[in-house]
Amino acid sequence: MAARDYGQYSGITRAMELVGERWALLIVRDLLVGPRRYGELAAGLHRIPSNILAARLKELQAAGIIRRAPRSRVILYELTPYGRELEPVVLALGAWGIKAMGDPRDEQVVTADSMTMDLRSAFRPQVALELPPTAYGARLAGADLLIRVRGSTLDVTSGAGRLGRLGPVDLSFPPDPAFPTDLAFPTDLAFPTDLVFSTETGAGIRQLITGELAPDRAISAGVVEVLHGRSELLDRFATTFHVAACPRPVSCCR
Amino acid sequence: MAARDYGQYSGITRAMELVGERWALLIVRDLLVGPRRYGELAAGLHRIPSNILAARLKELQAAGIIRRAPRSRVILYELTPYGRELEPVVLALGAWGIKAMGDPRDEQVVTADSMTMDLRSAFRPQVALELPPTAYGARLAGADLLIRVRGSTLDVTSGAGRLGRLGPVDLSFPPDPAFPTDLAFPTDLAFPTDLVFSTETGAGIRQLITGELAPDRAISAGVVEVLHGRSELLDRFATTFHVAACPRPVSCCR
DNA sequence: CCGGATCCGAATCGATACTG
DNA sequence: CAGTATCGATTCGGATCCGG
Repeated sequence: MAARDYGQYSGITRAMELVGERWALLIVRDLLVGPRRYGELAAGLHRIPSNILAARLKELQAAGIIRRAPRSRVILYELTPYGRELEPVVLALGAWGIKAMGDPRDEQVVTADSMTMDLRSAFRPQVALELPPTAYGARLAGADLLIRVRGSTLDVTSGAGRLGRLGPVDLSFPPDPAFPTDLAFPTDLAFPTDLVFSTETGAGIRQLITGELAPDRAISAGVVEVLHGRSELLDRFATTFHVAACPRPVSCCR
Repeated sequence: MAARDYGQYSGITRAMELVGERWALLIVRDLLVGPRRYGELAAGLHRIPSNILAARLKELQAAGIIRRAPRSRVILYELTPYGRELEPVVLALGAWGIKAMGDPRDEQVVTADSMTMDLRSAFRPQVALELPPTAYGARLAGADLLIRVRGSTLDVTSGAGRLGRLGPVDLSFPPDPAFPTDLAFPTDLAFPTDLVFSTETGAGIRQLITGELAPDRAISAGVVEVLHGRSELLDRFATTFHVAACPRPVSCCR
């Protein structure tokens, strides 16, 4: 009976024993975007101590949640099938937490992986199903994302800062169910995006998703800047990605 | 920047800051069953230190997740609307964790609240919708539950150990959407249950729910004992409450 | 450099005793 | 019954160090 067991025979208790420790679910979150190297995880979770990251990786491996990717030249960590089944947990946490994010503080950073999972949390497949396929480019507080919605499927890939030079609309998707995850952006190619927008602070994207700020007001207030494409498409974005705002803002917070 | 912040502006990160500390989500789990007193929470989470319970209750209040129930003679804690929105998180954790529960160890206890939430985690509304209304009485490792399924709705109430004397089938439900939660069992009344069964260790209910053990085999092996009603109804139970078994059992575990 | 391992002060947790 | 207070045991955070 290790001290960190809860002494209960219950599913939720067991889950907390396996992934309830500090940083564990954030590691899982980033690995839900794709396999990652030790250094990539450390960079994305920039405040994690190195020894804690090493310890968590070991524990998650022992629990059968992650593994070192086989036949890979470098050391890559990836989720096992059982680890991937944590996706509903992470998405539910994201959808709940978005409402309590408040405004970003100075020391808070935005990473491509965390923003990717936040978008997945807020994605509404049944709403997207009624809308035409759309590709967005988004520069969110420095993290560049290419967001493709078609039918009820969503694909988000990191733009790695190359979203500056963006070409015209040409909407040509790769063949159907095989959205390659995490594909590298072709550096010099024009991206077939319908809409490219940016938000300076990260608060803008939250306000869009929670409905705190209507798209047209966000644009006129300068919170969201449209770099390319018809700005009406921002309505479609806010409809596709949406969680109800927190009834009364969470008071907590230092 | 408190030490326990993660330094990221992200929904999942924010959720972990609010409910990621030890014991917090287990308190939320028990409060999802119904309002509870300090002592009831301490009893249900029997290994929680008293100072930690007090600290968590304060933090969860400050975060707007729980509150002291107003106009109640005794001190009751209950979830706020925002706290109740954690239900998908807790259910997803439960559905995932059930698969990794393994067999119970000696020091592990089963509580009515934890088992209630495990059953909610495994409940399949769309499956239940196709089945006739059914009331089960279950004695699971000492925790007695009255489980009522009608249409896509589930109601679980604690039997508080009084499930011993049980009457015949008479299936008369209270009027529709107002399943009173947590109602006291009438001590001397016969319960209108279609099936009453018991499992000695708690492993039995897990094996039923994950499909590790088919209902008829569970009965013939003595893992599940049918106390009342047609034993074929155990099939219906296992169909109504089901999570896929863990592909390969989690190796972890001391 | 990348992928960790080691060391140590600070914060948190666990067990128990105590109080209004 | 609903918490505080105290104190030793763990864990975490920050920094440095090491082997390939």
